[in-house]
Amino acid sequence: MILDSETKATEHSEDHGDELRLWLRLLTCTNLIEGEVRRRLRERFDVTLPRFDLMAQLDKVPDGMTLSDISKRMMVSNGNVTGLVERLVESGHLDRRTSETDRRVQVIRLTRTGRAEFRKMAAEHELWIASIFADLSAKDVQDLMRLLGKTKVSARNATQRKA
Amino acid sequence: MILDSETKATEHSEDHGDELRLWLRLLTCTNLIEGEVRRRLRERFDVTLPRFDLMAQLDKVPDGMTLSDISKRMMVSNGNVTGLVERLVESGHLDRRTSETDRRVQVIRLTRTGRAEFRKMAAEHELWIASIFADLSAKDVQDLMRLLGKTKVSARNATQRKA
DNA sequence: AACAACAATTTTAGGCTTGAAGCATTTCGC
DNA sequence: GCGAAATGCTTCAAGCCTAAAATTGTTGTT
Repeated sequence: MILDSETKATEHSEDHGDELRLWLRLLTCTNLIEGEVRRRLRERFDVTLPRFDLMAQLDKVPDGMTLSDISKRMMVSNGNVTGLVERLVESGHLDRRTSETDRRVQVIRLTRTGRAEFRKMAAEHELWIASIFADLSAKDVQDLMRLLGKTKVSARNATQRKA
Repeated sequence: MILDSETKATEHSEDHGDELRLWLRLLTCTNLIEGEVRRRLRERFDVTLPRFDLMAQLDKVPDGMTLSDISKRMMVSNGNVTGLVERLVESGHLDRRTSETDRRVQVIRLTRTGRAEFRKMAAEHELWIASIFADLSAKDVQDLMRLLGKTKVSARNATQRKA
């Protein structure tokens, strides 16, 4: 049993240092990229990332979405979306109207100019992202995709069983 | 030249969809985990992630750090750290004193109880992270580590040459 | 119709974050 | 030593974000 101390879990205090380091690296990596994207959006288009993300959701559908839909898709709170939409209506990018069949719901759409502006931003944004991942091979990208997919599933499992 | 249209870059409008999807997945993954960690820190210890992170930095050194050191290590703005430290001094976790050799400098330390509380939180935190990555094999973890390392370098290159 | 349950949204209080402007102190160049 | 530049920190305005409470509207039951 020469491998015992390596392979067998000691009752308490296993070593989870690798997972911790992985999480820290994942966080650093994401923050690095996200910070850069925010900076460029602000410099080039004077827009924030949350606003860009919201417009991206709306650009995918022709007929608008409700606030709840948006908040689910963006995985943020309802109240958050209220404020975001408010500011984007104010700036003329979004159009908001009360549904005729249910007066509780608000239907949000991109305006014509909102959609046009978003498309311009999205095109550049895609190039930024490509340049950020430029040193990775196609295989690296696929591998990362797969491993992050696995991570997502694992995380969801963990959060649901509330271990 | 049968592979030409596949391998050769057309002058404009290459396809960067894979990179974009990778970035979205990276972001989703990180947000999922980060959200869960925030939730648990709040529920279990009534502490926020930024405060936890700040204490983590201070726990690594015996003799305290200056505000600038902290802000560099955490990669956040100076003004941000000012407020964070303020609240943690208020709650008794941190001790703050003006340096004797340079009266501009504030030296921040964990108090005895601050350090004790942090250690308790950190121990649980490590278990949460381990459980979140539980479905990944040791090799998966290593592969992710390596690929994220590569990504970090690539991103830094891209942000520095400001492509 | 009345009433309870539910659903969509807004409001509120508190905290995080940034970039820019401002203040105090130190250091550098002369 | 003196003024200018640099450094460390704080303040400020604006925006983002959340959870929880409040508001408004709909639906199902009796």
